Amino acid sequence: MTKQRVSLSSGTSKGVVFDLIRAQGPISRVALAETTGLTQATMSTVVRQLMTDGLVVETGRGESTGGKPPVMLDVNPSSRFAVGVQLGRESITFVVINLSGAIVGRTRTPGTGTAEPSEMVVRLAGEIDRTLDGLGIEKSSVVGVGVVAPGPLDIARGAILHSPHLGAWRDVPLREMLSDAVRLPVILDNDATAAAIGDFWSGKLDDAVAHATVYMGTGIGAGVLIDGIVFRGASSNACELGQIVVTGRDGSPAFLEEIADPGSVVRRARELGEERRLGLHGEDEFEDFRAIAMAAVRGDEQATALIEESAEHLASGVLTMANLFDLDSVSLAGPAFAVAGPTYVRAVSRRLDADLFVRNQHSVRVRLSTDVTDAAAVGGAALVMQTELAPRTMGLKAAVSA
Amino acid sequence: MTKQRVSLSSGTSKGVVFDLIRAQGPISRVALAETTGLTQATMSTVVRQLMTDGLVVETGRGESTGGKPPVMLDVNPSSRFAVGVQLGRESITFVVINLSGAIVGRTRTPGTGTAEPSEMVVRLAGEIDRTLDGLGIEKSSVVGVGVVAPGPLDIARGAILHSPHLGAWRDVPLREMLSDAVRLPVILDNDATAAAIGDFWSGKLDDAVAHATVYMGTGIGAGVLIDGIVFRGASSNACELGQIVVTGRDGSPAFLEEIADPGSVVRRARELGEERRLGLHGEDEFEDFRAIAMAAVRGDEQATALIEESAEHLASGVLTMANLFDLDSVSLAGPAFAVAGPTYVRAVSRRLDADLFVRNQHSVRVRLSTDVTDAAAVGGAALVMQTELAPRTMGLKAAVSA
DNA sequence: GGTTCTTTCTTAGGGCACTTTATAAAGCGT
DNA sequence: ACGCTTTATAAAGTGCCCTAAGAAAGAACC
Repeated sequence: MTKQRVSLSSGTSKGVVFDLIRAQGPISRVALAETTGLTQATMSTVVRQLMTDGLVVETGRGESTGGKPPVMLDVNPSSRFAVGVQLGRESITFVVINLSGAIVGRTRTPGTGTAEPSEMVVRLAGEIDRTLDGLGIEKSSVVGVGVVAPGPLDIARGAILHSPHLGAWRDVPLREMLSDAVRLPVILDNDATAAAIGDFWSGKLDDAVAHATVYMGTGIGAGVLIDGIVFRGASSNACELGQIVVTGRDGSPAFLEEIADPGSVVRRARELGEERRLGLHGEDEFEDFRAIAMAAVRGDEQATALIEESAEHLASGVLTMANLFDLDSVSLAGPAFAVAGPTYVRAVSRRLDADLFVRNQHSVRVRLSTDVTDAAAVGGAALVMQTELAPRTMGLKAAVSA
Repeated sequence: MTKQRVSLSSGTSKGVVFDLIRAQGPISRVALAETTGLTQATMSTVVRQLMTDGLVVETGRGESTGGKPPVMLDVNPSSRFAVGVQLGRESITFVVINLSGAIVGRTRTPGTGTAEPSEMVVRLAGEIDRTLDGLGIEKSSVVGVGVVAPGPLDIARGAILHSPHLGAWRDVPLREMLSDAVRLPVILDNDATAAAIGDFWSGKLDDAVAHATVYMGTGIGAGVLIDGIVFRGASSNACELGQIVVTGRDGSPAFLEEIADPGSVVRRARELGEERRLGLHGEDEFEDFRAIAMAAVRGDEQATALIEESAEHLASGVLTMANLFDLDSVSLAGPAFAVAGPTYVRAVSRRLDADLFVRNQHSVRVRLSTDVTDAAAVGGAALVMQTELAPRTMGLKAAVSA
C-alpha cells in the first residue's frame, strides 16, 4: 500500500483530460495535447488509462488536415452513473445520470416530514438501491451519491447543521450515515452550488471563465464557478444572493429574498387583492406562485406585472453579483423558473446589457438551465461525478466520504 | 533548452514552502512538512534549495519537545528586493521593499502630467535605477518591478487600455516597454489588487481564507484573495466595489462611488455651505477631503457627520461584498484612509457584526492596512515578489514579462 | 503505383519530484 | 551511561511527464 501522492498538486491530469473530453465533445489526442499543454506522448498514455477505465472510447475518425486523420475520443456515457438526491420536506427527488449528464432515471417519494435522521437514511438507501435495480445498473458502475439539502450545512464535514425545513434535525452527519448505509461515496452540498456544477457538467459552459447559476426555490441562492471550480469563500457560505441588500419598493433597503422570491410574489398578490381571481389557495405557497406564473404566461396583466417586478429585483441582484465577480455567464435554475423562466431571463439579460460595468469589454450570456425544476438533484449527481472523476479542489479539501 | 515542465500543476512546492516560512515566521522543517503534507525528507531538500538560493536562513534552535530541538528557519530579508511604482497624474511613488515586505526606500517624483508613454518609460527606468543605486542594492538581487496604474488595464497583456488620469494614453504596452528599459521582470496591475497582495505579503493574513482589501483613492475598488490567490473573474475586472448599487441619500439607487468616495464628501460639504469654515480651496479635491477628515478628527461636528455618512455607505458596500464572497478578513487601504481611517474601520466593523449573514458562524476581522497611503505601491512590489518567488496562478496565466 | 510529405499516435529512455526506508545527530529521562 | 524521542539527512524506488525516435495512415506529386 503506497502512500497517496499528496504533493501540493496531486495527479489531476487524468481528471483534467477527462473533463476536456467530456466538455469538448469528440476530440483528438493531438487537440487535447495542445489545449492542456501536455505532450502528445503523455496524452497517449493518459488516454489509454482512461480507455482501460472504460470512461472514454474512440468514436471514429476526424477529417484529415493533410496527414493521418485523427482518431476522435468521446466519453462512454453508460460506463458510469451517479445518483442525485434532493431532500425536501414535501418531496424527495432521486435522479440517476450517466457520464454525459443525461438523466436516465427519476423518482419522487414523499418528503422527510418529521422523520428522524436515522430512519430517513434507511429510507434513502433503500430507495437508491431500488432505483438502481429498476434501471438495471450495477452498483460497481455508480461513482456515488450527491445529496442536496436546504438550510445551513457544514460542507466540509458533510453535515446538516440544522434544518427548519426538515423536521427538527440538528447537526446530522448525513454524509457519513448515508455512505455507511448505501456503501457508496456520498457528497452533501447546497442546491445552488449543485445546480451550478450540473450546468457545467451537462451544459456547454466550458468556455465560461466565471459562471453563476442563480437558484430560486423557496429562497434565492447562487453558485459561482471559476474555471469550473466552485467558489466557496471562507465557510462555504458564499453567494447567498437572497441576502444582499437592494432598494425595496418604497425606497428603503430590503433583502433581495424579501421582495423577489416566490413567497414575496404571492404575498404581494394578496396585498393587491388578486387572491380570488388568480386562484390562490394559500395552502402551498409554491403552488400559488405557480398559478401566478401561469396566469402571466397566459397574458394576465396583473400577474405579468407581479412576475416582472420580481424579475426586475432579481436582475438588480444579479447585476451586483456580475459586477463583483466579473461574470461572463449566468444561468437560472430551480422550480421557480419552471413556468416563467423566460421572463426572468429576459429581465436579467436586459439589465446586464444596460448596466454592467464592463459591458464594453465583454458580455454576459444569460440562459435557462437545462432541467430547470430538477437542476439541484441533477447537480448533486454531477457534483459527485466531478469530485470522483475530475477533482478540482482548491482551498477547502474535497468533502467526500467513502 | 529543455521545454518548461508545463504539467497541469507545475512545481510550486518550493514557492509554497517559501510562502509558509515567510508567513509563519520562524518555523522548523518538521512543522513545514506537517502543514504542507510533504515528508520530512522532501522538506529537507526543498529547504536546502531555498537556502542555497539565499532566500531562507537558519536562525537558531527551537525548544525541544523531548528530543532533538528543531532548527528554526526564517526568510533572509535582505536577500532580495522588489520595486513598487504607483503611477499618478500628480505624483509617482517609488517604493523598494525587502523579502519580508518592509519598506527600505521611498521616492516621490512629479506625476506623468502630459508626458508621452515612451518618454515616461525612460523617466521611470532612470528613477528606478537611481533609487536602487542610492540604496546600494545590486540589480541582481531585485526580483522585479510592480507597476500600479489607474484606469482600465489589460492585466494579461500588461497594457494600459486608456487612462483619463494619465494624459491621453491609449493601449500602452507598459509592461513590455518598461521591462525592456529597466531589464527586470515587470508586472502591471490595479491599485486594489496590489494593495491586497501587499497586505497578504507583509501583514499577518496567513490564516485568512477569503480576504478583501478595500482601496479608496479617488475611486473605490477592492481586491479579493482566496487562499492568497487573487480573484480575477472573467476579465480581471472583478470587485469594482465603487460600481455596486446601494441606496442613496434620497432612497433612490446610486453607485457607491457617487455617495461615498472623497469627491462626493467634498461635494456634499459644498452643498452644505461648509466650504469656508472647513478651509476647502477647490483646487485639489483630495486636499479638500483631507481637510474635512482632519476637521473630523479634531472633533468638528459637521465634518464628523460627513465622514460618518461616507463610512456608513462604504460599510453597506462592504457588507454586500462580505456576504457574497463569504469573507473572513477585510482591510482598508489607500490615501483616503490616511487621516480618518479608524472612523471607517469602526463603521465597517460595526456593520458587519450587526448584519453579516453568517455572523453566527464566524466573524470578519476588519483592520487598517499597514502603510495606508502607499499601500498600492508597496502592493505592486509585493505582487512581483509573489509572482516571481511563490507563484500561485489559477485561471489567467501569470502576467509577467521578463 | 510508387515515393515523399504531413500529420497522428506509440514506444523507449531519462529527469525530476516525490516517496519509503534506514541512519545519524542531538537532546531528554532514568 | 543507556535507551527513547525528536529532528535531519542519505539512499533507493516509484510515478509522472518529458525528449527523441519511429510506426502508421492518409495526402500530394511524379
